[in-house]
Formats: sequence, C-alpha cells, structure tokens
Amino acid sequence: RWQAAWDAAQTFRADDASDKPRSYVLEMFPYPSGRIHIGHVRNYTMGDVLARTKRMQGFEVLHPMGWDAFGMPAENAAMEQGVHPGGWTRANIAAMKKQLKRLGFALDWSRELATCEPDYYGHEQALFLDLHAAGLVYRKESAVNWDPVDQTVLANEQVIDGRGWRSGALVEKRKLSQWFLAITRFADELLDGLGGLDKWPDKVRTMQENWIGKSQGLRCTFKFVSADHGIEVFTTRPDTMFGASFVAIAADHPLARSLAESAPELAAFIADCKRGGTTAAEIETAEKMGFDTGLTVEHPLDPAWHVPVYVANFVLMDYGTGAVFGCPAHDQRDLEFARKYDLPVIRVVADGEKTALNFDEDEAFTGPGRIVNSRWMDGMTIDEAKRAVIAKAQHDGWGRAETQWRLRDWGVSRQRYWGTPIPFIHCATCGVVPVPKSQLPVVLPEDIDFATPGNPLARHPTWKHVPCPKCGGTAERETDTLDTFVDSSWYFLRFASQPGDRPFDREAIAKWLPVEQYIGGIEHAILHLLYARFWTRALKHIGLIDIDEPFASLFTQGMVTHETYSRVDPANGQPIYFQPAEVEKRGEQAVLKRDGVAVEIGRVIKMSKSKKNTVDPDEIVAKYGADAVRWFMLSDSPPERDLPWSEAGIEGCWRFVQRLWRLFGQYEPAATGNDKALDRKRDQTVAAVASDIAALGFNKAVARIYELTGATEKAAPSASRSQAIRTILLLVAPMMPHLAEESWAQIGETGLIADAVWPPVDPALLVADEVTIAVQVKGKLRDTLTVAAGLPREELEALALASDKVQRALDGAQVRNVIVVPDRLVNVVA
RNA sequence: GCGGGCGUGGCGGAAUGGUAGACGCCGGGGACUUAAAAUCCCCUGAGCUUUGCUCGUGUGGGUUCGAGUCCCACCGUCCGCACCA
Repeated sequence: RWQAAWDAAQTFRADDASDKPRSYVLEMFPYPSGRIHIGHVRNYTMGDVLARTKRMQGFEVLHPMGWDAFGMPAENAAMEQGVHPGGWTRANIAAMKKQLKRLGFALDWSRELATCEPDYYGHEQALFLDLHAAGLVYRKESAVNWDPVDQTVLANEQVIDGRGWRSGALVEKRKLSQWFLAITRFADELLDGLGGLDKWPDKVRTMQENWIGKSQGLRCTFKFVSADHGIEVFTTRPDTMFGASFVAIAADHPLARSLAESAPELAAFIADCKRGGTTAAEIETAEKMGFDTGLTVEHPLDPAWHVPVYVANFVLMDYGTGAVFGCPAHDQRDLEFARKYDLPVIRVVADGEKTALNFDEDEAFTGPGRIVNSRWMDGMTIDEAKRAVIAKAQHDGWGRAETQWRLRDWGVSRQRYWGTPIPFIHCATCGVVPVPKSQLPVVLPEDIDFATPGNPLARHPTWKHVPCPKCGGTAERETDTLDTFVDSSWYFLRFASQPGDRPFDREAIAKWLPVEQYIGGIEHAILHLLYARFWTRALKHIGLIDIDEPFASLFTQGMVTHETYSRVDPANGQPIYFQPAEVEKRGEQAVLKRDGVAVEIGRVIKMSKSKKNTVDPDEIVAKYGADAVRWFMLSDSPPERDLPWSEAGIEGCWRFVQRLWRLFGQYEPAATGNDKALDRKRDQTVAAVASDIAALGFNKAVARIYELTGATEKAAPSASRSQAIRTILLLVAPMMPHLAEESWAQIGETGLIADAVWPPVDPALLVADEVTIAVQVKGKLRDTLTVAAGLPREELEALALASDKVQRALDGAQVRNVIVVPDRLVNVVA
C-alpha cells in the first residue's frame, strides 16, 4: 500500500530546480543477472537509509537506480538457452526491479537507465568520439590477453593469476589491433588526486596507488664494448651502479630473439622461460635461470669495466625497458642469480658497520646507509648518490631521469556482441574513420546468431557493410564492442542529467556532482573506481564537465555471510552441501529436515551457490517482511565488516518490528505530564542517531533506538512518552519505512512520514544535569557517586575521600595525589 | 616478499586515554495459559573464602595517576598486490 502511495506521489523524484541543499547518494548499480542477492539488499538498504534521512533533514536528494546491462552472461545465456541477449537482459531487469520495489527503496525511478539501450550507449559512443578527437583514444597492434573460452580480449586488470577473471581459462598472448584509452596520460593526476580523497577508505587509496605504481629512476645505456649502441636499462637504484655485476634482458627482448636465431640453445632456453607458470605459488618458487649470451657491455661509469649480458627468466619485457643491470648485494633476485652463476657480489651500501667489499650474506641489503666501495661516491647518502649518478648520466649523455608506471593504457576492445559498438568505420582508402555524430547511435543488430563461438557481430551478414562516411566507398564497421567498464565509467553523470540530444548537461552535472556518498563492494576498489576517476578527469580535460573526482566519499560495505551445512559423501569423501532451508537448527546442533540426521555446521563464509549457503531475498521478505529484513541488514555488524546471516537474527528483528507496532499503538496524543528523564533520553538519542547515520554507523544507530524503545516502554503515560513514541517513529522511518508510514497514519498524522521533518533537538536537554562519577583508588574502580553536573574539583575530591569504600581500599595509606576529571572521575593515588 | 585490515563473553559487537562488555542473538529461571505460541519480568565474562574480593580486551614489554585505546616487539587471521628492476 505504501509503496503504491510513494509511487503515486512521486515522493522520491529528485527536483533539478530545487533550491534546497543537494545530496547525491549512489550505490553501485547492479548487473541484471536475474535475481537480486542479499548483498544487493545490504548495499541498497544502507544507501536508502542515508537517502531517506537526508530527505527528512531538508536535502534535495538524488538517489537513482539503473542497470549495468551489457556483458558476457547475457551471451552465455543466449548460447546455452537459445534466447536473445536483449530479451534475457530486459526480462531480468523487470524481475529485479520488482524485487527492489518490494524492499521499499526510496529511488527516483524516473531516471532509471540501462546501459544496453541505444539512448544510453549512443551517448557513450559520442563521448568516445570526443575522447578520440582529443587524442585520448587510439588504436594499436598489440599483444593482448586472449581468453580462449570467452573468445575475447581481457584488460590486464581482468587477468588474475594468468586466468580470465570470468571464464577461469588460461589466458594466451595474441597480437591484435586494439582500441585503447590513454589512461596513462592521467597517471600522475590519478595518483595525486588520491591525496584529496580523504573520505575514501585508506585501503582503496593504497590499492589504487600500488596499481598505478609510480617509480622514479634512471634510464641509461650499457654500450656494447667499442660500439656506439648498447642495451637500455631502467633502474630505481642508480646509486648502486658501482655494484653492478651483470646485465640481464627478458626472454622476449628483441636482442634475445635476434641472438636466438643463430643460437639453438638460446632459443630452447627462451622457450623454457615462456613455459613458466604465472600463479603466485609458481612465481614464488621459480628458480632464477639465466643464459650467458657471451656478450659484454661497458659499465657507463667506467668504460674499461666490462660486465656480461645474460638472458634471464625473471626480467619482464613489459616493464621498464625489458632489461636490468644486476646489483646482487642490494637486490634479492640479483643476489640469487649471481650466486647461481658465480658472479661477483659487491657491497656498495654500508649496512651499519659492515662495509667489506665482498658481500657474503644470504639476504640482499636494501636498507638505508652510506655509499661505499664506489670511488667518487663514497660517503654519499643513497639519495645524494642517486642524484649524482642521474646528473652525470644526463651531462655525459648516456642516460636520463625517468618515471615508470605500472599502469598500462586501457585496452577496451572486446570481440563480443553484447556491448557498446565502437563507432568507427574501416575504409580501404581513408583508413579508420569516425562515425559522424549525426549517425549515432550505432545500434546493435537484433538478428544475431550464437551458434558458433567468436564475435557474432563480425559474422553478421549485413550489419558491418556500410559506405565510408568520408569517400562513400565500400567500407566495414568496427565489429569490436567496448569493455563494459566503459559503461559504468560515466553512468553517475547520466543519472544527474538526461537530455535526449547529448550525454548530459554541464550545468546539471555541476549542481549534483560529485556524488556525496558512493556505496559498493570492495571488489571494485581498482577497476571500476579507477576507470570512473579517469573518465571524469578525461571529460574535464576535454571541457565537458568541471569536476576532477566523481565520488567525494566512498564506502565499501562488507559481505553477507552464512554458515554452511554439509555431510561427507561416503562414496568419494567429498562434502555434500545443504541449503539453510533444508536444515533445522536445534540449539547448537543442526539436522536435515528430511531424515532428521545431523549435518555438520561449517564456518561462516561468503554466500555462494556452490556451498549452498545462500538466502533468497524474496523468500525472506515474504516470511518476515521488508522492514525486518532491512533492519537486519543494519543491525549488529559494522557496515564495513561481514554480516553473518542467521535465522535467529532475522527472527529477533521481526520481533522488534512487532514490538514497535505495539508501542506505536500506545500513542496517546492527549496524555499530559512531563518526564524529564525520558525527554533527555529522547533528544540524546535523536542527536546520536543522526550522527551515527551520517557516519554510516548503522549498527550503533540501531542500538540507540533499542535503548530509547526500552526506556519508552517502561515509562508511565505522559506527554513526554507520547512525544518519545512519535520520535521513535521518525527515527525508524528511514529504516522501516512501511511500518513507519502505517503507524504515522495510525497516530493521526497527515501526509507521508517519508516527507516528515527529522525531529528537532533541544540542546539544553543534551547536557546532563546529574552525572555518575567513577571513584578509583590507584586506578582501580572502588565506588561511584551520582552528583550534580559541574561540581568543582575540591568538592569532588572531598566526596571521594569521604567514601567508605575508598577509605577501606586505602587501608590507612597516605594519600599522595588526587586526580580529578570534572563530571567523570576521581582517582586517589596512595 | 610488499602493502593494508582485524584479534574484546557462547556469538555479532559497544567503548572522545577515564566505570570494559552498551545494544542484539543464544542460554537459564519465573509470570501469564488447561497447555503451547506470543508477550512480560529477572539472571547471564571467569573465579573465589560472595556486605565483597581477585582475574579479565591475542602474547611480551613500555609510557601514564589511569591503557581495549598510545609506543615497541612478536603471534594469529583475513584481504589486496606481486620476479615491477
């Protein structure tokens, strides 16, 4: 009934023209998989409480919802079930929207968007063309991560331990012409910008910092003996240059490859290197292997000094220059390598008193110290030596200061159907030509065939055949689509502004953005959140918006977890898991309902289908009601931590809903008389709940409401009690909106409680007039005193010393000192 | 290996350097009922020689009149990254 009332009144529609202060509350939009899961419920409940509270506190709140609707699962469904990805996705959206509505979320559905609709992705194509015009989009032939199962390219971020993040298939390297977004051009900005994100979790900032991976050092050349060319290396430790004992190049370094052409042994070694695994365990245990090329190079600081050149399995081609100089005394990998191939190990940084030239330890020394055994650099600090070598290299022309980034440009080409078509046309005469904006959107064809693997767009009979926009000759559309992370890199802008003829309106963006509070899972700490930051900066760079950062405050919520129920299958010793619904808890034990025999209760872990420890939001809403489920999502666990789901817990919440319903039924508008203590408790609770919600400390707000509820139930009827009941109703309105609306009407209020004003607080009532003082003797609690607030120190001291318990604890000992903290504590030191 | 988080009752967890365990769950006892459910009341960190005392926030030190909180070292656990020069 109340959901219909909110819909009818358009209660949660955000008004762009409002002159109230604004608040944009956003939760990460879901992928329309078909059903919402309990993690969504927790995420959206938190955002909802914040949004509803902000509305009651007088803000114009934007709290939208949409669908991250492109991606592989729709194509998998198409291949497995023969359905159309669009039909499948849209049906899922309809089902999930119904589920969200059932939970009573205060969302502005008028701004709903789905990234798979042309009126969204068409604007994305326009933005992509703008970024291309600004030189931030380019195409290049490159070795890419190829997922052989999904038959598509993956970004580096989507390769985990050498496997595709979705398919789990071993990723192969392939050479393909790919579209890239120049995120590395913003590497410095994205790194520096983290410093201003003081309302982001440190963890996320650190993760992004490490991901961007800035290293400053020297790029320099080790010349071949008596030649004018050589091997370029990058190092962050130019100060250790006099400790060099070899140069190592990557197995796929061009020099290694050309040498291998005439050296079968080297070719075999290179092949060996490529076989090496990429999982954490394999890298950890992989032995350092090298192949002596027989070549030598001159030491840049002393051309008479020659060092050997090895091909080594631990040198990466795609970082730095694909070549390093080895300083074994001060780098663990180099040390292992040098020991194996019996190369010199020269100490060049003093380890405290240890300065001997020959380094004979098992662990490389990487700490601070003075430079030694380094001729003209002896006695310098590491930093002084770094600067000195770089200066010398630049002066003498064999090297220069350089910054290296771990971050790579973002490859966005995907050889898939269900994504945003990349708006370009390949013409034999004119090359790669942008689709004119007047011809946008480039719409996906509907008639599509999933019978064979690969890109369905590429084999569509007609779609790609178009005339060249420039010369009119025969040409072909680009058949790659965009990585879905592009779709989620600007959706928060489209929520704020939805003109038909352009992606968004600059003034509307300025009004709503940045998002005041963004809430989502920690799993997006790097990918989505870094890409969204990049897009925001890129769009500012090309003059479309005026903000640097999209999300002022970020909150990463914990997962919902559940214990598991299992039995060992006697046939194979493997556990068989059972769903919570199949199991009955009897105290500490659990039995399977169907046979009454015990099952083992396992650890509380993340809900997953394979462990069958999931609960379905629809079922629990049907059983306990949306308000009880919402209350559970907020109770007990701090929101950033995992929340263990339990039947007992949700039943407790359900009982509390009933308890409130009974309490609200006791509202007596005509009651008279004051209850000062209850008035004080009420206002203290309102203030505390407001600050707890502002800090997203929902579990603490819930505890406060429990306390006030208990106090109100116990209080005798009075005007104060009725006022307390009305206040509790307002405090729980953001959390249990359905009960609140019903009771609001019941107690005779008009209008929706969703539109009611947050209860005011009397500051005078927040200050206690009576306080309980802790009385300690030598730091141990011996007594408490209840006294009027604001008593002077001397009086408190006298009262404490007069206490029997204090005198007994002192046992005649001489009082040496008395610490008095007014209104809090007296500590008698003997 | 590097980076980050977390260790408090049977469980989830509270606690600006100032009464550790708020609040909830579980459990125990009682009231109401023919009975049950629901509801309400009381108890619920451990121990003891129980008007009270001792111990107690992963371990060991330290700072302080006073430490769950601050500092040092360690242990455990979870997460992220990783042959990044």
